[in-house]
Amino acid sequence: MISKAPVQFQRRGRPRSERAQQAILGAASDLLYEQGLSAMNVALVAERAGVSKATIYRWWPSKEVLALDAFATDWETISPVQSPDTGSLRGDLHERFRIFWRLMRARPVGRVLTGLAAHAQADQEFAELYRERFLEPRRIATREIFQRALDRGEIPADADVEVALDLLYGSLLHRLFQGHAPLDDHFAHEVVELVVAALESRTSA
Amino acid sequence: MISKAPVQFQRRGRPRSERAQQAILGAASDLLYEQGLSAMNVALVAERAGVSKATIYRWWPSKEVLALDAFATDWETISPVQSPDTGSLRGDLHERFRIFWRLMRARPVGRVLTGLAAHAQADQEFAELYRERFLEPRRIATREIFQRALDRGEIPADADVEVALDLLYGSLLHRLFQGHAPLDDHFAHEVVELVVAALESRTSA
Amino acid sequence: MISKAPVQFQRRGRPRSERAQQAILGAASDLLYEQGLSAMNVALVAERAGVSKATIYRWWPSKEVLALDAFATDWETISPVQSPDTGSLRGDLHERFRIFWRLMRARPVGRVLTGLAAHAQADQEFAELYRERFLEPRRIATREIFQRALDRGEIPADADVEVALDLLYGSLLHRLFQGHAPLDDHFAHEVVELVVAALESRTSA
Amino acid sequence: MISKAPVQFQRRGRPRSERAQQAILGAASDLLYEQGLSAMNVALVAERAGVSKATIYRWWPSKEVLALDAFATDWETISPVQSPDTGSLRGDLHERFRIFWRLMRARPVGRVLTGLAAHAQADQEFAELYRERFLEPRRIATREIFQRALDRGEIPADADVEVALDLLYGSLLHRLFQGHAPLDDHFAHEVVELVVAALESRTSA
DNA sequence: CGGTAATCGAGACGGTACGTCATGTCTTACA
DNA sequence: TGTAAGACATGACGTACCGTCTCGATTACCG
Repeated sequence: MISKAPVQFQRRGRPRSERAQQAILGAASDLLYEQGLSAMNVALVAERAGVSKATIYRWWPSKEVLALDAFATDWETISPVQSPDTGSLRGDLHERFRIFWRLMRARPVGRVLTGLAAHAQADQEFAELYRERFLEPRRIATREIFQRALDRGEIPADADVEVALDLLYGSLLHRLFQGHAPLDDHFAHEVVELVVAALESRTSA
Repeated sequence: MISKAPVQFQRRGRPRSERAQQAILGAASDLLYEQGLSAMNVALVAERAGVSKATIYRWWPSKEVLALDAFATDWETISPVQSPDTGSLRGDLHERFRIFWRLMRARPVGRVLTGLAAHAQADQEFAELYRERFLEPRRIATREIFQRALDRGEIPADADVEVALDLLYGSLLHRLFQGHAPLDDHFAHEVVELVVAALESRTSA
Repeated sequence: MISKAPVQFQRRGRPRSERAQQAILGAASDLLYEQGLSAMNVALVAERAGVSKATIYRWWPSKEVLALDAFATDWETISPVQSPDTGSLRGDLHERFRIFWRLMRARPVGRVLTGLAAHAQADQEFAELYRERFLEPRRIATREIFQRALDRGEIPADADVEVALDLLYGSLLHRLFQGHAPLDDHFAHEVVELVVAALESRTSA
Repeated sequence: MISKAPVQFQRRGRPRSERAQQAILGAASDLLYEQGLSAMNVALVAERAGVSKATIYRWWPSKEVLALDAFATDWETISPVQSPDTGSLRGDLHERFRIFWRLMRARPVGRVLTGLAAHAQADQEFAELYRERFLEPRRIATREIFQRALDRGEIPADADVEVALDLLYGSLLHRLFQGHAPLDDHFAHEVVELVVAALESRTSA
């Protein structure tokens, strides 16, 4: 949950309904994938979850935060936490993005993500939350892969890992968001190959 | 203009008011940059342009299409049509993206672009228009740069130009959209360097 | 025509198109009977008449005046000018209202008339026109019938003919406007009988 | 109120704001009398009532139905429910129409009523509502007066009461709607006298 | 016979109201 | 105190019709 501090001892009054929270996130997630953020409206989430609108607004400050929570929660349940360690940068990246890619294609994630990104532009606080909840976890895991490559001396110590991350995620999300070209295995493979080639070539420089 | 075919001989009836169209696009563009797509509302555009809402809807089917038209028109007026030719792939790309970058920073373009991209996810027809009007023109110009490099033999004949384009535009737009790291000159420079290095290193492979 | 003074000698410039005027009145009349005043819109009249909106507004100051003109013109073509003279008040009235009644039922006149009456409440000038063009001609003709009855001594010299007219036309139009009861022959007959009975009974008073 | 069934036990959810409903009907009624139906617009009613447009549309399906409700409600509050019983048909009718007449003149009712009647011609469902809400209540009360006269034997058993009602209301509303002659006491008196005379004279027939 | 002028078709325009929809808040009764 | 039900304010949406306007094209007369 995003919204409230964890229960410490035992709060007074009727306890928060766990069932309701699950139902809300589930319904929100479903609607999000069906139509995207702009079509996920709170009244509909409430109806599908068998819950009142007030209950939703009690725990999430806006529909966008709810959407982010639903989306990230869903993503977390289907995505492995651990980065693979195959022994080489190339191998690790291929493995990691193979999985990432599969998840991306399993759900119409572009619709959701562009909506969240758009809202983040208009709301600083939400932007922070969005990066924390979706972007950074992915980057951290991938950063570890580069760290291992640095430790192994595969890439030069001054390699700009942050830029490499942007090349990887940026190009993938670009195709996802803009839809101008297919998101196939060949593309994912080629992106990784080119980024690795770039970093390695600069090693000798 | 998006909406009408060019004048052929002499159209019957009262001619479309050039002044009104300019004013509408101008007002829309202003509002777009001030607040972003979601805050640009048609009544306000009409008021600022000194025009009636009906006139807007006569020529643009929705506020999003108007926004796209205003944004692309604005972009076209400030953006050079020609790709530079410095004699080398590296030089051409640096030059091109230096300009692109400057334009990006001259206006709060992120808010607008994410808004348009988000809407494109919900509206197929609009997505087509969006790519045609914003995305493709940029890619075409950059593709020419790669073509010249291919002609000069700087990069291998089988180099995947489309992927290179996605690496370039994807990573730049990624930072613009997600806002997780600064959009500085160093970054723009590094992206181009890495992409060129990648393509060249694979030449020798 | 309502709108312009008659041509005196020969006006300069292109003469008014007789064909267009007929087509406009015809189209307006058709639409009026089909749907009533509120559904008769000027653009549609123009389209049906194969005429431009500007031409309509050149000759009629508003859609209501056009409607009144179309309605009254239509009514005049189907309605006999002369009042019958059967020799008795009762006979004359039955004859007159038999015809009036038949016309009323031949066309969905209620839809049109209520619209015009409603507009007359909001527009003094139009109200004047409306009475002049529709109401008074009918009353004048019926007044003649009463005058003959007075001349014959059928009804007392102090009989209030104006009230009698209101009883006759008022009750008929009431059913037409409100639609709470059928507009059958029995009703028309009974109305005339009661009014004649009332006037005659007061003779003896 | 038109819209909802009466409260049974205790309804769930936030109860309908009684204050808002009163304010809406009041504002609508005011505007109706000030300018007539066509000038009563929903946004203005909302503003005057200190209420949102959405609240109005929640309870009334169109501005016309709202207008009817406001008009009828207003009429009900100022109009006595009971028919007078003076012991004679003539007395009862004079008394009843004296009151009716006073109400009619107390407010610019013509504009409102013609507007409603005109709309009823274009909307079957509304027509039903209009008769139910405005027309029938008046006729029912007056029918009682005739019933008493029948019971007393003042008028023949086969007298057509419905036609008599149309003569009374029709002629009064005729002057109100068409405005061709004044709505004075003399007229109201004369109408009643003539109708009574007609019914009585046919008694002896 | 060419100029002048009113008229016409086409259709763009400003204005104004309509009715709909979604957000987020609030007010009840019940658990 | 939490929750379901649902009323409410706010504010934008896109549509429709009105009456005005601006063109070019047409059709008379008048000099």
